[in-house]
Amino acid sequence: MGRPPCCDKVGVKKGPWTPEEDIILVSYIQEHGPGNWRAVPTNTGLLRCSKSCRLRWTNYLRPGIKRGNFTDHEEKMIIHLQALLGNRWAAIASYLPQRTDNDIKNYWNTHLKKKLKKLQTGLEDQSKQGISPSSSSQSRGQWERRLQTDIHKAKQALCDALSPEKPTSLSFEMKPFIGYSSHVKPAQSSTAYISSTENIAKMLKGWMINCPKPASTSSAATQQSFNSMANTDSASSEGTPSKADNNGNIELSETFETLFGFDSFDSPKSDFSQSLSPDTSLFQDESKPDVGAQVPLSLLEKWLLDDGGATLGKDYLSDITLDDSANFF
DNA sequence: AAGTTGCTCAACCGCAGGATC
DNA sequence: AGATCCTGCGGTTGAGCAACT
Repeated sequence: MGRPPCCDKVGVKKGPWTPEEDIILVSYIQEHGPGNWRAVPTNTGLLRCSKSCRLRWTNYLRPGIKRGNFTDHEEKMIIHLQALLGNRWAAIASYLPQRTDNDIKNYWNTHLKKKLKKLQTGLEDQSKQGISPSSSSQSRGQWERRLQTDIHKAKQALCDALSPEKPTSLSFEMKPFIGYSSHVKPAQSSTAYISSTENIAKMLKGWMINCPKPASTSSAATQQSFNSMANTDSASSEGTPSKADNNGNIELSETFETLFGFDSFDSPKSDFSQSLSPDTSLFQDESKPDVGAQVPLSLLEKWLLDDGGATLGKDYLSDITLDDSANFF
């Protein structure tokens, strides 16, 4: 007996979602919480398959999703993480909780791949012509020095993490950022990201008040999540993420700051901190894999600890050198 | 103004793997 | 233990739009 399709092909609507469908879906999730997608079409009367509902929710309706242009930091993170993890978009997305894997995948395929390709061919041309790209080599040198420093910092962070005084294991340390904050400000993204934002926000606000599923371990986060979505000016200090969570999972952002050489993740108001949205912690917790487990730790360790520079490090280096050498950003 | 080309991104498809019975 | 269910993931598609000719 073969596996039945996730939905009857007959009578299932495809294509873009209408605002009405969005509202139906959101109000259902408001009542029952995300999950049990199989039941969603039946219970809502939506002529959509469960997959489609889940996708619509996770990629579009889920609160806390940031839409619109990617920031430089996000671009850099994507490039770096892609170099490290390959096309594991879900894993990459777990480090950019405000972005969906679909978004990142699209962005990579449409923007970054082209950019990198362009730069690569540019460099090849230069080397073919025997031109010593002085400016490029200069910036490359600068960049490599910066990278050395960053790697050094990252190594220290890693050593700290591995040191016996700190109970936190590296595997935990290297987990994606599944923290949460309550100050995700939907209004900050000028992009209208749902077809009927206001209606849905109102409903979510209702859910926030009457959330029927407090049993979930992350229900508080859920509440906060929707709170922050519904209350655009709720950027209060309440729930401001601290650098250490209950598990002593500290300095993650610092580790990555040093690893990636980003300017500043340290402020809670930074792009990156803002990306630590509660809802994503909730929902991505369900859906996103533990990258710490996925990324072979030994590789990361090797790269960070091996002074000689592991192969991974070299590949990685050559990849990201592209970006800097041509003033990529 | 009309036609063509290129780009973007939401959505779909098929597969894999964990959960459940 | 094996069959089935359910969900998540990555690759791909195609509609809609903008830029160009």
